[in-house]
Amino acid sequence: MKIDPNSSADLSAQIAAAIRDAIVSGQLIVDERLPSEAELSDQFSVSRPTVREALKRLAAQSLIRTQRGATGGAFVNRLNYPDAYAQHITTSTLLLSMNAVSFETACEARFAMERACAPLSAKRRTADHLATMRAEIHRQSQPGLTDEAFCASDVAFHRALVDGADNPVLSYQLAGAVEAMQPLMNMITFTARSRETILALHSRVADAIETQNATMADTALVELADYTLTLGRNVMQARLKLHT
Amino acid sequence: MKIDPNSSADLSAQIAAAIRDAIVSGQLIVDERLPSEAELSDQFSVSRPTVREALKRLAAQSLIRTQRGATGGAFVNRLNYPDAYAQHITTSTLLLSMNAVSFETACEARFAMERACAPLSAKRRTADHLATMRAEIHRQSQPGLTDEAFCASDVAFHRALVDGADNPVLSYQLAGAVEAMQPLMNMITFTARSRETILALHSRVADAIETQNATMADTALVELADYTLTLGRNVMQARLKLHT
DNA sequence: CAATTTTCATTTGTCAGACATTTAAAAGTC
DNA sequence: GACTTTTAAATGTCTGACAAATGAAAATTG
Repeated sequence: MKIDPNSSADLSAQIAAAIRDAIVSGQLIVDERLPSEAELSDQFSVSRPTVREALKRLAAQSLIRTQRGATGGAFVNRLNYPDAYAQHITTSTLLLSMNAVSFETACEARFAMERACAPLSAKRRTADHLATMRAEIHRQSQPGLTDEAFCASDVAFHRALVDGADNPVLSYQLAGAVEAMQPLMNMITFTARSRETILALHSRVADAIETQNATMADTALVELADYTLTLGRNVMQARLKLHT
Repeated sequence: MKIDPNSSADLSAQIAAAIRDAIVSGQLIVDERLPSEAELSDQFSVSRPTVREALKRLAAQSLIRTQRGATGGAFVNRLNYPDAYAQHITTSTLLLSMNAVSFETACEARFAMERACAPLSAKRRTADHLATMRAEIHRQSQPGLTDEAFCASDVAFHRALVDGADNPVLSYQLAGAVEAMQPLMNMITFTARSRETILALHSRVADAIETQNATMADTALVELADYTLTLGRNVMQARLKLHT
């Protein structure tokens, strides 16, 4: 692991990159202890604060964890699903909010991915997943529910649908995408009228998953996608009129 | 933005979290300048190195960028697609390599997502995307191609397929998933015989996309998924035998 | 001898202060 | 007015130090 002191990049960034490469390439394996900060500063010929900045960069990506004490140090972290989720969601949320991604684009991406796992979910869903879906549908039917709570329940419903596919990789990818869209979805204030329609479509999806009817699930999802898109367009148009 | 000095967590982690929340919630907008490191250390009542560690954490997630000089400082970064990609790929790659994700699971997730965007790609693909797909197919037909180069070309082919859907959000999500699988795919050393089959399937996919035949594209992708899965299982079985 | 307590060395976390480097704006010069 | 020089502000880096945590070894005790 070498760095170039004459490079324009920060030393801490270079050191972080060198260690990151060592982890990704497998030179450093899970739970292996990195040299102490003092040893690293010797190896790279930099000061300890610089090494520490590099280590914090890696910690921010959940690549390492640190422990104090005699046998402490920095250890290569086993990246787990919850940590990976959290990062995926943060990144996706910011990507959407900072790049003027249209509601159409995000919506299309979301439902395309959801449709992709519906057939698997129909095949493998457990009683637990079904129960969660039904419970969320029931929650969504409560009249006093705030818009925020409705959206959160919507996310939970779709999360259960995705998890039903029993593929953690798919869940990881999709849950992030769905959750990242929540701020965009919150923009669409669901009136009592539109909630009714969405609720009916959710029920159809749940029915299809329960009876393991992949085609019916797909049809319901397509209708839900179309309806959500229409809703979004109407809201946008209404806002546009307000400003003219 | 407040922190708790009595918390067990690192001060730099708390400060990073506070600033991250301010960014995600929109209190700090894109390109806005954060207070200088000296001002931040005053505000949070910590030393400058601690503040710097917090800022490096945020920089590692591409949430801020720093600039030296008189008008320099830390600025809220507009997260762009390339940066988001890079992070997504790093995270996904490590998640797969560190969690004993089976080839089956990863493969299923990948092709499920790819099938999701094939219909969109069939509808919207441009001449550019088609040309890229054809070029990669041609490259894959070269006899002298190394396994690594073949896999890289495979990734490029599928990347073009995904990009054809003309949905940057979908591209961002899927390209990361496909690329993260490359190490797993590399494990399967493609013999000349299997390359031939894959090549034929790639051609069918390209033909389908060119003629905008979504059904045909889906069929070819399903066959490709099945074939890849079979290949993977055979390789695994062969390895198992070697160890008994 | 076994169990417990104490000591101690190691390592990360934090701080203070200093200097180097970069950068743009302000001041000076022709 | 255009160019050069100075200057101030900010990040990047270094040195040295102390605090706090922690496990292992040493000392103590029954």
